[in-house]
Order: sequence, then structure tokens, then C-alpha cells
Amino acid sequence: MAAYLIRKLEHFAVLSDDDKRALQLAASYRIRHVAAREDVIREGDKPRHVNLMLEGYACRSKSLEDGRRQIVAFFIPGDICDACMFMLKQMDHSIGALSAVKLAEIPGEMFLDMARNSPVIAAALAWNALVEEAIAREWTLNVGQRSAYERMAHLLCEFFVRLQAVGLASGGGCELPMTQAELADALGLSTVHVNRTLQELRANHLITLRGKTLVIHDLPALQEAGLFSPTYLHLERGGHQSAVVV
Amino acid sequence: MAAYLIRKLEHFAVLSDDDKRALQLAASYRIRHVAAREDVIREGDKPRHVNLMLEGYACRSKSLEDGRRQIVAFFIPGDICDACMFMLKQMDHSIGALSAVKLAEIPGEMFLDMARNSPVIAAALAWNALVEEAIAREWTLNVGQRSAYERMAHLLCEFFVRLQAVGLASGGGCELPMTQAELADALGLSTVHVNRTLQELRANHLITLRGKTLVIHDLPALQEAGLFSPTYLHLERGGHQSAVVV
DNA sequence: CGCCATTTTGAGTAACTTCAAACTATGTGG
DNA sequence: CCACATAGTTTGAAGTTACTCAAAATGGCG
Repeated sequence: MAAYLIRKLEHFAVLSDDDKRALQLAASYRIRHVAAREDVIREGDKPRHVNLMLEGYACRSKSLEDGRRQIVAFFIPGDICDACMFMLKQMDHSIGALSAVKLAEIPGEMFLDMARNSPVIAAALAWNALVEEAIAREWTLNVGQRSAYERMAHLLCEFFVRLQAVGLASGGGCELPMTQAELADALGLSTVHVNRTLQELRANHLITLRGKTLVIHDLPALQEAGLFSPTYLHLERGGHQSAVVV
Repeated sequence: MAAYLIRKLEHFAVLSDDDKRALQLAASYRIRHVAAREDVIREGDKPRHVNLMLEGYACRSKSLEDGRRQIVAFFIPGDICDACMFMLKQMDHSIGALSAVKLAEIPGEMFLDMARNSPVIAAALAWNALVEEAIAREWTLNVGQRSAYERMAHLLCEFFVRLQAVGLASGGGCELPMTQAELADALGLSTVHVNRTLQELRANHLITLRGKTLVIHDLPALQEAGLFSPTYLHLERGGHQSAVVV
């Protein structure tokens, strides 16, 4: 149930069998299915529990009154969409399903108890939160400084590497569930320009993208094109393992 | 010593005298002064402790190999630059002083103990981290979707409101410590365009900016110009007060 | 007073947007 | 299983925002 989450956390921490059981239990307490294009939770809503991605793809987005929308994060299986956010009065963003999504709704107290009962889980969850913040910073850098071409290459690299980290990318390819319009919202570009940028990546023999299937022909070259370096994902172990969660 | 931090945390939590003493103690354990334009810590360094801003202004930034730089956050007195980051092997960004800065270096274990010993502090720190994440998301929205004019207006509103929250903005103005080049790096614009955008805001009688002094003549109008709504700063109490920190 | 950093101005340009339409998949009901 | 509707992708052409380069003006500071 929580296999992807466990796989991800193991990049940082050594989980005991008890830890894994606790995670499994939390991940199976309450399951929710959300159809593609439906919202998991909307800006303004009171967050009530922690949403853990079990299957499918989702995104976090913020909108301006006039409809302009920025996707600020993609969620893949194993991601925790809103750890600790149940502390807040209201959501400052929405979470929307990009494909059919299966998620675990973990009650806030259960989530906290899990961390309180195992220092290793607490540390792993804190690490997870730190990585998410690092990704958010990288996205700001992406949108603020990289050109359209670089931005797209970077996004594809990141998505691929993250899927790889939970075992969802086989060889040189992965599923790319979002439409070009959604890519545009994530990159701060127009759909038209996203389309042309993808064509450029194809013309340079870096990728193939047909339907929802992405094939990366030359990962090193794509990384270079996107000025991508995976260090900010902090996938290598080596840190201090102790933490507190509120 | 930790007056600004305490003032900020009190927006969310009701701190006991013991809580305040604990914060004061941590904030006075080790003090460091950093001159304007010097780095507090650099990308690639191993983070060793928690940096708490006591006085002055700083920023978090990320750079690309070719020198392009994105400022992803501004720090003002009371801000914690890198809570929990001591867990990571290396920094994925730099922290630089925008003005002369005085900060408290809090050892990781001391920081964790503070949270472990007081559930209220733990909750307040978690809330603080959530707000920082919300600000990071808003910045991505800013850079990705708003026009130069809107972006600048939004940045000025945010900076002013945050200073207000710790008592550093009197009436309709505040100090604006960064140069136009730094504003440009924060907004993903060129210096030239930042200059022209500021002139436009002045021409519309929204602000006066001379030297390092910003005066906001019409805050509601500036907010409207920047599509700014302070909800994402989560300054109003009303949440659940319990947390875990790794 | 003079130096260096910063701000300001001007002119030409590039990157990306907008609008509009055509084309291609994908899925639905008959 | 086909016909149709709809969502998504692709193309072309024109427009706009913001960038680059370069130089002049201003200001802070020793």
C-alpha cells in the first residue's frame, strides 16, 4: 500500500519492520479515489488530513483571480501532498488530479503519532519535507531564470528522476501524464510555446513523446540542456537522522 | 534577543514564559555577524546549525553554472533561514547578507530539544515552516504568471506586510535594503526593466522609493496592482496546535 | 574631491504571447 | 463498428513584453 512512500523514504533512512508496518497501517486507514481532472482539495478549504499519493499523478496549483494559473508541484506515487497542513485554517492552493488518483487520507493525529513513535520515521518525514522545499526552490529558479527550452528539459529530467527513485521509470522512459496545457501552467509558458519547445527537443533527438509516453534518448544531453543536476533532490544518504514534527 | 521571532510566532501560538525563555536562550547561545554582501552559507557547504535572523536582511539564492541567479526568498529579522536543514549533507542554495546581519547560530540538537520540550514551540515552528513554504509557492506563481509590474507590486506588498508582522514597518513605509539588481534577481527580470517598472509604480503614485526607503502611498491600490492577498501568509490564528519536528 | 556602485536613459532586438484555424487523437452513443 | 463530439496538438502570422548593449547621470562614501 505504502510501497512507493517506503521506497522513497529508504533513500534517506533505514526503516525498521515496525516503521514499515506503521506506514502501511496509516496508508490503508482510509482510501479515496479521485477521477482525472477532479480536485483533491481546493484553495480556501480547511485541510483535514494528510493526503498520501498511492497511485496516479496530481499537481499543486495556485490561481489568480483572472484565471491565470501556476502549477507549483507535481505529485507522483509515494508523495505526501500536504504534511502538517492540517494545522492551517485554510489551504492557500489547490491539489488537482492529473490522472485517476488513489490516495490515503491519514488523520492528522495519526500522522503525528507515527512521527512521535518512531524517531526514524520522524526524521524521514522531515527529510521528505526538506526535499519538497528544495524542489519548490528549484522550480522558482526554473521559471525565473531558464529559457523555455531549458525549462522544459529540466522539468522532464526532474520528473523522470523522481519516478526512477520510486521505481516507476523503466530504462529510458516513463509516463508523462500531463497535457501540454498543464506543462505550460507548470513552466509559466503558453501552450503554443510548449508545443514548439517540445518539437525542438524532439528535433534535437533528446526525447520522443507520443501520447502519454515519454522516452528519453540521451539523458546526459537532456540534463545538460536543462542545466539539471540532481543534487537538490538529496537522494543520497549521509545526513543527521533526528527530527521533530509539530 | 529573539524578540522578532517571538513576535512572529505569536501570530500563530500562545507562548508561555518558559517557551519564550527557551527561545531567548537558543537565540543567544552563539551570535554571528555577517557584513553586507557576504555569504552566510554557500551552496555545497554542509549545514551545521540553524541560522536565526536577529538583525538585518538576507536572501536565499540559487545559481546556474553560467552565473544566472535567482533569489528565492528574502529574510527579515525573526526569520529562521534553514530549520532542519542540518539534516542534509549539503546545501542546495546559498544564503547571502543584503545588509549587515546579526544572526544566532543554534546547534541542531538544541533546536530539536526546544521543539521536543514544548509542544507549543514545536507547533509554532511547524507553522513557521508552513508559512515559508507558502511564500515559496507564491513566489513561483509570481515569477511564472504575473507581469513585471504586478510582480514588483506583489513583492513590495509581501515585504511590507512581513515587516509589519514583526513590527518593523511604521505607518506606510519600511526599509527596502536591496538594490535594483537584487530585485531583478528575485523577480526574474533584468535590472533595466526593474528600473522602468519602479518608475511606473512611482508615476502611478503608488510608492516613493529613494535610497533604501520605501513609502507606500496607497496600499490597497498597490495590493490590487500586484494581485496581492495576504491569506497565504497565514497570519491569523485558528489552526490546530500540535506538531512534530524531526 | 574623486571613485565606484547604482540608477537612469535610449535604441534596437529576441523570446515568447496572442489569436485563429486546421489537424489528430480519444472516447461515446447509436 | 462507425459517426460524431470533444479534448488536445500543431501550424502560421502578427504583436508585445521584456532583454541586451551601451552610455550617461546620480549618489554614497572614504
